[in-house]
This record gives sequence, C-alpha cells and structure tokens, in this order.
Amino acid sequence: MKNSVYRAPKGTRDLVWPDSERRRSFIDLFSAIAGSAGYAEIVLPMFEHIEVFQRLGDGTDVVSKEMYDFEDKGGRNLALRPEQTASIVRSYAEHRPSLPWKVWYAGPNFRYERAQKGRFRQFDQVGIEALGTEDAYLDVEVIAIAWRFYESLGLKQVDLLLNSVGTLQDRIRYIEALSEYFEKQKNGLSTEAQETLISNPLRVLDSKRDEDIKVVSEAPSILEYLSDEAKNHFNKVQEGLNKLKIPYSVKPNLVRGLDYYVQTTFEFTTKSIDAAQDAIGGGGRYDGLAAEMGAPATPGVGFALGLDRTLMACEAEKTFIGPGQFLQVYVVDTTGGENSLVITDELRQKGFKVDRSFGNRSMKAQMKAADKSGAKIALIIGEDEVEKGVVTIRDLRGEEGQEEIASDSVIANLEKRLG
RNA sequence: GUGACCGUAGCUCAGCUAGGUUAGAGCACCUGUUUGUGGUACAGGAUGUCGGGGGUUCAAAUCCCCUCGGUCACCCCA
Repeated sequence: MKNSVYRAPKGTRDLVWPDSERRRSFIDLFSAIAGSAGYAEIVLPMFEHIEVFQRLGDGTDVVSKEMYDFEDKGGRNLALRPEQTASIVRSYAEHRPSLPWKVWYAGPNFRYERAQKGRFRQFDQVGIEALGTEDAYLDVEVIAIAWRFYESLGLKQVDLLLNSVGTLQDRIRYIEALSEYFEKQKNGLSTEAQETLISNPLRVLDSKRDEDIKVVSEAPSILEYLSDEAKNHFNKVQEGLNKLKIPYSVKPNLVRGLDYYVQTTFEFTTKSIDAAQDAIGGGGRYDGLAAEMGAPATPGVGFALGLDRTLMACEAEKTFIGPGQFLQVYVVDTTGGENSLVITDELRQKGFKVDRSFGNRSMKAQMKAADKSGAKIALIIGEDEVEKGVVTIRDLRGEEGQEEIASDSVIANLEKRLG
C-alpha cells in the first residue's frame, strides 16, 4: 500500500470531489472575467523545445535547476513547461496573429523542486497575456483583471506590490550600481547571498535572511535609475490604478525570477495563508521577448495566478467554498433494480442529479446509502409501490416525512420540491 | 540541492524510552436489534507484509545502519 511506485509522484496529487469541482469553478470564473475583457482562451502544448524556456534566463533557477527536460525518441530536446508566457510568445512568433492579441489560459505547469506547502511539482496556473502595445494603460487593464478576479472570489487579504525595473538599458545600469554596492558590503551578506550575487545580483534584493535584509535596505533603489521613458510609464500605471481605486504599494526591491521582465512588474501576496509561500500571483511587461524568439519586436504584458495557492487563500478566508450538493435524488429499489434502472435514466434525462445502489441490497442498507449520498430526496420503490402503481417520496433532510405519489407524477413532484 | 521532523488498519493515532504470548483504540465500513425506511443507541464482524532492505538478539513495531516516501523550512517561485 505504501510502496513508492503505485502512488502519485512526488509533488503531485489527485484532485477528487469536491476539490476537483472547486478547481473547475475557479477556471470558469476566470474565463468569464477574462472573456469580458476581450481575452480569448488559448490551449498550449504542455511541452516545448527546451530553447523556448531557456529564454527565461540562464541565471534563473527555473531554467538552471527546475526544468523537467527530456529527449524524445526522435532525439529532440524538450521540456515540460515551467510557465506559459514563453509558450504564448512562441505561439505568437509562430502564427503572427493580428494585434492586439489578448489571450487567457489555464492549466498545469511543471517544475522540478522540493515540494512544500503551497508548492508542487505540477501546479495549475491561470493567466492572461496581451501583446501589441506599449501603452501603460494596458498594464493597468491587466492588473485590474487580476484584481477584479480576486474580488470576485471574495478575497480581501490580497496585497498588490508594484515596481518598475526600467528599460533594458536602465536595468543594466542599475545592476552595475547594485553589484558595486553589494561588493563593498559583501561581508555583511550571507554566504548564500554572496553566491547569488555572482549569478544574479537582482535576486539578492529578494533575500529573506535577516542579515541580508539590513544590507538590502540600504542598497540603491531601482527607481533612482529609471530613464524618463520608464518613469513616465511607471507614473501612468500608478495613475491608472488610482483611477480604478485599486490599492497597491510600490516595492522597489520587487524583482521577479524571470529575466524577461522590463518596466512594470507586480506581484500579489496574501496575508491569510499560513505558509512561507505567500505569493499567489505575479506578472509584468516583457517587451523584448517576442524579438528574441524571432518575431518582429512586439511589446507584451501579462500575469499568472497560482490556482492552488489562491484556493488555499480562499480556504483561509472562508470564501469560494466548494460545491454544495452532489446529488439531489437517491432511488431505493427493493424489487430487483429494474424499476430504478428505468426511473434513474428518466430523471437524469430531465437534468436531475440522481444515483442509486446496485447489487440488491436490503432496504436498510439502501436507505443508509441514500443518507450518506447527501441527496435531499429518496424515491422508494418496493413491492407495495409496484402493485399500487406509486412511488414513495421521502424527504431526507427536512421535516416533510414521506408520501406516496403516482408514478407518472414523480417528475412534477420533484420539480416542485427541488425548485 | 541543503536542513529538521515524521512513516503502525481506509482515516486519526496509542504501543517504541528500560526488546518478550494471537499488535490495539476511535472514526469509517459491513451485519443485526427493527419479517420494507437513513440520520440516534446498543450488540457483533471484517480489516494490517507495524514504509522497504539489512544487522544485533534466543526473541525486533520497539535497538543500529541503509534506503524509499511524507511534511515543513531554506533556495526559488505560483
């Protein structure tokens, strides 16, 4: 039973009802909100040529150590997608749809890392991407869609963290200055941070270790290195958010884990989850990515939200709770099962959620199953009922008791009771 | 990749410190009390390679080693 082969692989799990249905409703709600803003669904391959993802940045963990890569029988180097933005830009470069191109997606991503609370090797994300304009109001639209989605879920403890990492040139200048500063302060940094400094200086800003926090807090701010172009863009984003009354806080050391971001970056965190992983969503602008994949230079902006973590937050805030009832009617038949075979089929065609038991069990056992099923109503068919041409209809949840009704009035009766 | 804790019935766990007859409890499940009626009560029943392998011992769920798996944290991200 506990052997290591016949079980879900590390970092994966089986989702069964009601969790499976909650996931579906989550995606349905997201689809409705993204659709209302002109975003169309896109369904992408779960794996790509590995080069697609290497565009995320050699110095990033996602590429250097978390990639599920493999060689197929044709000798192609492929990788399960660790995220979907890169695939979308690849799809854009491949098909060149007319602009603006606005798409939403939902589905699993894969990262090879140690699982912990709120972190899995296979995890679902929903997100949107919009390509084709540098207008900062598009950044605002994108952020607003995420924000309204959280509101629709009923989440109240979400914080929007906002930053600008400037243009590509700004970022290069900033990294130089930052490296210089950290080199001088090297002795005050943890050994881990010192290693990060070599591979990706920006990431040091993200460190959670106490010793680093002091050094980081006095580090030069990206905001001082923004060009006029980047400043204007960033101001317009903030102004737009203000107009929509979406609260945010500017966090200059918010740098995201993927190298392709320029200008706007943002992240959604929650206070409600009791776990170290409190980032439930994030995104930003990636104006250079399309060109890197062989398309004409095309600006883009988007976000991804973690489905599992967001649902954890919903659970903590007691909102967007799962489906209420699974079944409406349970048919109890002690005459061999043929009568229930026919009536369940009829009722199902009428749209009722109906189940029954199999295997000629005793009435008591069937009633027990009816109760456990959660159904509101039991339809009882025994010898007496068959003789009289009636069905006993019994209220399992309320005070209404039971009554015999004519067989041909069952549907009308159920419609009245279940409304 | 690093660290800490954990691994006994379907689930939650006791037993392990000072090794010793057929390994326990609660919940869930099945049957009955109720010759047609669930949710309460009572009675009975089925259920375990004590994660796996090796070692110590007359004897290991219990001690030692290895291994696999889980959880949480670091790293990083959703």
